[in-house]
Amino acid sequence: MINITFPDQTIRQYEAGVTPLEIARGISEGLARNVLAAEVHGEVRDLTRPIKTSASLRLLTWDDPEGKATMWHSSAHLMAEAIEHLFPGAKFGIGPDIENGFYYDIDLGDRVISEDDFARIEQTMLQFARENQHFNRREVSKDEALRFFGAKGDEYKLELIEDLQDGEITFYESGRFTDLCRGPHLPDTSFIRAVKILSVAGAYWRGDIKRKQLTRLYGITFPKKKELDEFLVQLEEARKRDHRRIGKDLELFTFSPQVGQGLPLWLPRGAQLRERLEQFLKKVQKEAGYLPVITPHIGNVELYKLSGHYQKYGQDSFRPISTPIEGEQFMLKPMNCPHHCEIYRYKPRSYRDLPLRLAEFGTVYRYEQSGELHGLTRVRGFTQDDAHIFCTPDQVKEEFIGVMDIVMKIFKALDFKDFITQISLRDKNNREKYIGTEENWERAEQAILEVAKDSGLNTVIEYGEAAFYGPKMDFLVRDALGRKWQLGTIQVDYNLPERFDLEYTGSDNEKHRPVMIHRAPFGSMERFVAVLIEHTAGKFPLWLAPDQVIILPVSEKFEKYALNIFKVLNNSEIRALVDERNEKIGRKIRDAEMNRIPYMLIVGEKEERENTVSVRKQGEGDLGSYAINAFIEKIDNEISEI
RNA sequence: GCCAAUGUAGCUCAGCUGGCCAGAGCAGCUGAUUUGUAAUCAGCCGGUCGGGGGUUCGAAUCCCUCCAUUGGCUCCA
Repeated sequence: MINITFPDQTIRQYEAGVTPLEIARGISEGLARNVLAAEVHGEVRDLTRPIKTSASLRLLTWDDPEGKATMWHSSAHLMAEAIEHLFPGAKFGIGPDIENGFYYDIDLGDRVISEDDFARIEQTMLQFARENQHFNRREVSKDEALRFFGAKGDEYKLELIEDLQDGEITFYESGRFTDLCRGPHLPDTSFIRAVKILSVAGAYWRGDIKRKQLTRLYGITFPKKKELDEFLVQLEEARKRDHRRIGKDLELFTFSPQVGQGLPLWLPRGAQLRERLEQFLKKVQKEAGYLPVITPHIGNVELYKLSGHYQKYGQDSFRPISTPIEGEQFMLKPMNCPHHCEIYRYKPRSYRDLPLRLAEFGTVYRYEQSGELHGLTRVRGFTQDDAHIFCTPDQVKEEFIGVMDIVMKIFKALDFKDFITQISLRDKNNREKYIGTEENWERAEQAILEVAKDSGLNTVIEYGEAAFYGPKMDFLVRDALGRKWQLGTIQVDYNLPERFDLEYTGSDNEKHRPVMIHRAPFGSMERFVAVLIEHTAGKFPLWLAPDQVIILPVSEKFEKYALNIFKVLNNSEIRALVDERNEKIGRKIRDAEMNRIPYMLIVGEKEERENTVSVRKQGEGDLGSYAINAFIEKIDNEISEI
C-alpha cells in the first residue's frame, strides 16, 4: 500500500501501481470525467501512469493551467494526426501547447495549407477525437527512436532525438499517429469536443532564419462547444479594442504609404493626447531633478563607431546619408545615448555634479523588417521618453529607486495594474560575455533585486537576459490580443562610459568612471499610446481625453446659451466643444458617446431658465442637473486626482 | 526579409465559378424638420475596383509582378 496526499493534506491509502484516473474514479464519476492530468510529486503526468510510491497528488482539470496545457498538447497530436491523414508524407517539427491553444510546425514539401483547409482539418480532428483514441506512452531506446523516424523520413524528429539521452526517450501513440514526446497527455481524445484552427504562419525550424521555413498551424480546443464560442466572442471583443481600429475611429493617427511604412502620422487629436502625456512626465521629471536637453535627429557615423553601435547594428540600420560636397556620413539616430554622452563630456565633471540626469523626448529611427511592423506598437520612427542618468557606482541604487517611482507614478495615473516586471541579470555560467567589473555588476544586480523587493511588485527574474553592458528591468504590458509588449525600461550601462571615456573627479581628486542608467518610463510614445488605447478602449481618463466636454443644445434656440457655457468652460481651461448641428438630441448624444467624449452637457429650455446644465457621463448615463460652477468643480476634482 | 492571406467610394462591406452602364449602409453636401438623454426624413455628390503587365470577344472577378495591410517567424541599441 502507498499513501497519497491530497492538496487539502488528507491522506488515503491505495495499492501501489494505482493510477490517478482510478483514484479520481474512486472519488466520483464526475471528477473522473473532468480530470485531464495529474500532478504527482510536483510533476505533471498522464492519468493512466501508475503511481508506485507514496506521493502527493493533485488532480488537474480544465480549471488548472496544467490541465489546459495537457489538453492542448494532446490536441497538437490530434491535429498532427489529421494533417498526416490529409497530407500524407508531411513531416513534423515541434508541436507544443501555448498560452492560448497549441501549434505544430509542419513540413509539407511543396504543398501549402491555407485558411481554406481549416474547416476540413477541424472536421478530421473532431472525427478522430470521437474515436476515443487512447494516448499510449511507451519508453523507447534511442536506437529504436532513430529507426522509427528514419523509416518515416522525418529529419526534424531525428534531429530532436539526436539531442536526447538514451533512456529518457518516450513515444506517445494515439490512433494512427506516433510522436516523439515527453508528455503528459490526456487519457484519450474524447475530452476534445470543440476545435478551431486559428491561423497559419511560416516559422523557421528552430527559430533559425537560415534554416528551412516550416508551416506553423495554430489551433485551440475546448472540452465544450460553448467554451469555444465564448472564446471566439472574446477574441472578437478584443479586436474591437485594437488600437489601429480605435485610432482610426477617433482620428488619433494614420499611416500613408507615400510617407512610408512604419512611419506614423499623428493627427491633431492624437498629437494633443501625446503632448499631454509628455507634459505630465516633464512635470514629474522636473520635480525629480532631471534637466532637459535637445539633440538633433542625425549624428555622424563616427559617433556610432565610437559607441560601438555601428559595428553591432550598422548593417541593420537605415543607410547613412551623406553631405553632397564633403561626403561626410550621418546616420538617423537609432538611440539618444551617444548624443547625451557628448553632452556629459563637453566639460569636466566633478562628483558634485552627479547624479546628472539628462532628459529628452528623442525621436529615433530604426530599420524594422517590413513583416514586423505593427500599428503603433512596432514602427520605424518613434519617440522615446528617454533620459540618461550619469552617477557614481554607489548612487545606482538610489537612482534606480527614483526611476521606479516615476514609472509607478505613471502606471498609477493611468490605472495600469496589469503589468509584468522583468529583471534581466547575467547568465551566471557565461560571465565573460559581459563588460564591466565583477564588483560593479554584483552591486548593480543586488541593487535592482533589492529595489524590486522593496517595491513589493511581482517580478520575474531572467538570468542571461541582461544586455552585455549591464542588467536591466523592463515593464511589460499586454495588448488587447494578449501579446506582450515592453513599455518602460531601466538599464544600467558600464559600456558607454567606457567607450566615451567619461570621467568625473572624485572627492579624492582622482578620475573615476561614472555609471550610466538609461531609462524610459513610457518606452516609446507610440507604443505606450497604442497600449493605452487598448487598455481603455479609447475611453481615456478625463485629463487625457482630447475633448473633455461636449455641449449639446436641444435645439438651435439654445445655441446661444450653449456658447455661453462653452466660454465659461474655456476660461476654466476645460477642453469643450459645442455640437451645433441641426440634429435631434438623441443623435447628438449617440455621436458623443461613440466619440468617447467623457462628459455631455445637455442644455435646453429648463437649463437656460435655471442657469444649469444637464450632465451625462460617457458610458454611464444621466447624472442630473448641475449649476455650471458645480460642474466645473466636479471636473477639476476628477482631474486633480492623478 | 520569409510563409499564409487581404486590398472595391472618406469608413464598414456586397458583388458566387469572367458577361447589361460596379452596389448598399454610414460619413459629406443641399433642403425640410426645431428637436429632451444612443441614429428625423428626402435629394445629391462620391469609385483609375491598390499600381503595372498579361490571358480573353469581354476582367473587380483568371495569371504574373510591384506596393500596402493583416496573422506569424526572425530581430530589437
